[in-house]
Amino acid sequence: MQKKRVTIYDIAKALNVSASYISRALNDHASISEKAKEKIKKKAAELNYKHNALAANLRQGGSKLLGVIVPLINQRFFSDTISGIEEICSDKNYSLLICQSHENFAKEVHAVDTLIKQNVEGILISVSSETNSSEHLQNILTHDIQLIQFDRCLDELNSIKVENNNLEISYKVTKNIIESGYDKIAFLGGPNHLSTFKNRKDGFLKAIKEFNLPIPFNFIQEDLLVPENSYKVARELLLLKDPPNAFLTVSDHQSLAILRLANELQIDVPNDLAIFGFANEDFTTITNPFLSSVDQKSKELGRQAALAFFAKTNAERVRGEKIEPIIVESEIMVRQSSKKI
Amino acid sequence: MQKKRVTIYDIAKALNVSASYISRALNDHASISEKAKEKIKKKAAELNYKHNALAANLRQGGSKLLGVIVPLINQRFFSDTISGIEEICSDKNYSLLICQSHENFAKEVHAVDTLIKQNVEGILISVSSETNSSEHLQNILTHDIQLIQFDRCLDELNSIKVENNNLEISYKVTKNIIESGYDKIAFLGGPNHLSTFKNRKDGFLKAIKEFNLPIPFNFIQEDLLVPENSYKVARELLLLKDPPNAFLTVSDHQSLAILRLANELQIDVPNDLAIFGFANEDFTTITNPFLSSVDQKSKELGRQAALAFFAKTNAERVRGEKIEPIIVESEIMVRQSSKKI
DNA sequence: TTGTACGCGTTATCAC
DNA sequence: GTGATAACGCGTACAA
Repeated sequence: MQKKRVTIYDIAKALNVSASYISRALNDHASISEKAKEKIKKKAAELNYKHNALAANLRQGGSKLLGVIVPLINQRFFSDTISGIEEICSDKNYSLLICQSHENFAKEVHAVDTLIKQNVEGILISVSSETNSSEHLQNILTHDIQLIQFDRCLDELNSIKVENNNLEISYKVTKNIIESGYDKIAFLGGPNHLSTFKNRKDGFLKAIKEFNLPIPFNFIQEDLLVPENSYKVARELLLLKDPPNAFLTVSDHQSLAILRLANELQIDVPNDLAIFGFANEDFTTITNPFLSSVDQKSKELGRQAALAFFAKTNAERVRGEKIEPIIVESEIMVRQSSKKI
Repeated sequence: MQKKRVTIYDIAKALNVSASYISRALNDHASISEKAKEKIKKKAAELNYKHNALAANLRQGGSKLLGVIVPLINQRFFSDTISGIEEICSDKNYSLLICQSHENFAKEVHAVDTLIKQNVEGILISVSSETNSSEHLQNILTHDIQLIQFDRCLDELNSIKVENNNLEISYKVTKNIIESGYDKIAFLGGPNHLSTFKNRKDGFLKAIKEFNLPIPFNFIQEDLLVPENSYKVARELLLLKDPPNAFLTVSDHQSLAILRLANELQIDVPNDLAIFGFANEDFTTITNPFLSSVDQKSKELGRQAALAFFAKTNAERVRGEKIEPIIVESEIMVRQSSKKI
């Protein structure tokens, strides 16, 4: 006794009109009188009719679906970007298909595939730390699906990108650390093939150079997004004869690991060691001391990514020109962990 | 010059066979030789063909889509349940349509509507704190869509439910608090129309009764999920002549607010005030002191909810019997905030 | 093993 | 205003 889905035909039959008439009425076509519309809508509600998006989308080509791929949904930074994306999409009556790559390239490729099959109209992605090839993203464009990269972007791919002013803010942060009285700054970066992290490193180097600080080469490390790895490397550095007195990380999760390490080693943060990170995660104001960080305006980042989709300004791509990235200005949040008392 | 989507017809034409043949080959039908399958799959890849889930789903009735509605995606507890759900679904090749209610009833109703229109096969929901009516959920069943409630459930609705052993664990926690030397325990609950919170309150009351503790009626408060409200109420209580020396909350977010309050009022946690919560959020081991909590096994909760969908044991519903809830055992995590030093 | 014909539910188009 | 019909892309009886 399977209940069948109620269709416009059922309404049509009940009202003794044609199905196409119902369709138009339900879609508020101009050619139909208000009175008829009302009557039909009432009947539809009465029969508990629900629009079948599948059929409509098949017919119309579009799916009103957007795909989002992020490394981890439970990092506050990413869930905030998703909130921003959702805000715009629910305005436009688009739904979100959300996937996690779990920082794993294979899963990311699979997610892209799934989303293409689900007929999404656009894919908004912040790539995994492992992602060093853009073939799968290229594939998105091949299928005529909008591609918008945000936060973590592959430089080589000419797509719409929404990023922070990473180089500039990293430069400013480093300058701030130096001016706060720290002179031996170690940089714990991310995978350098992602422009996000490369830019943060370059900003750091720019400031170091400007202030003529002699930083040993092993103070500059890459690919340490996983907190445990940051912990290990930081530990080695802190046990050196001449250890760093400041850490600039590219994520608060690294900063947190270092704070834990400092506690274990009984190092006084901030007086003997400064810590500064990125993302402005919630926990930065729960730790003791509070962690200095860069507010990346994550929600706005998401909003801009979604808006970029709806703007559909990919005219550049068609013409083969380089698409200029959309920049979301970030903000320095100097807290206790980088200010000597 | 819009590129058209490649369909099985294009492959068929290229290979001089019929479209249905292609369809079967791509779906690994037994009636087709391995050799032919291989050839067709190769050609499909070559033409960059992607299966159109929209069309297939329309044809087959199902959508291979599951809808998930949670209050807030960026609360670790919920993102963990989603991770669990996703784990099972990606096994079964189902995709997830994720919506947030933002603890708002109207948004929740809208989300349900969207998901039905998107033709999801099942909806997994943890209702908003405002949700006090089940009409919209009833509507899901009317449309013959599986409904699985998890964590926050509406009792009145006879649907599959996946919950913690809330009453029992709350009883145990309260007992633990009492046996740790606290005798004036205040309970800061959630909306009582949700069985989750009602059970936690009942567990609390059971222990109080058993130990014969004289708890003033205003020590028992409800509907305080919003941390700011917990803060306000807790403040009033702590400023009483005879204030509580312990708080049992129903979420770590409330606990955190109270810890902040205690710091402001310079109350010694845990020696003069115990705090105990639910959810085992990450930050419970970042705060100082660490916060005692109940590990709800959030990921397992999600896994069980998804498995319940695939088990399709709703035979009970059809027969009108009461569906027994699936229970996920939670675990007490006694930390610094409820142990006197 | 392969092809034909049809239907899933909707909407666009044309005709009246 | 209103109705008939085709088409979106796929899967599946049924036939061959």
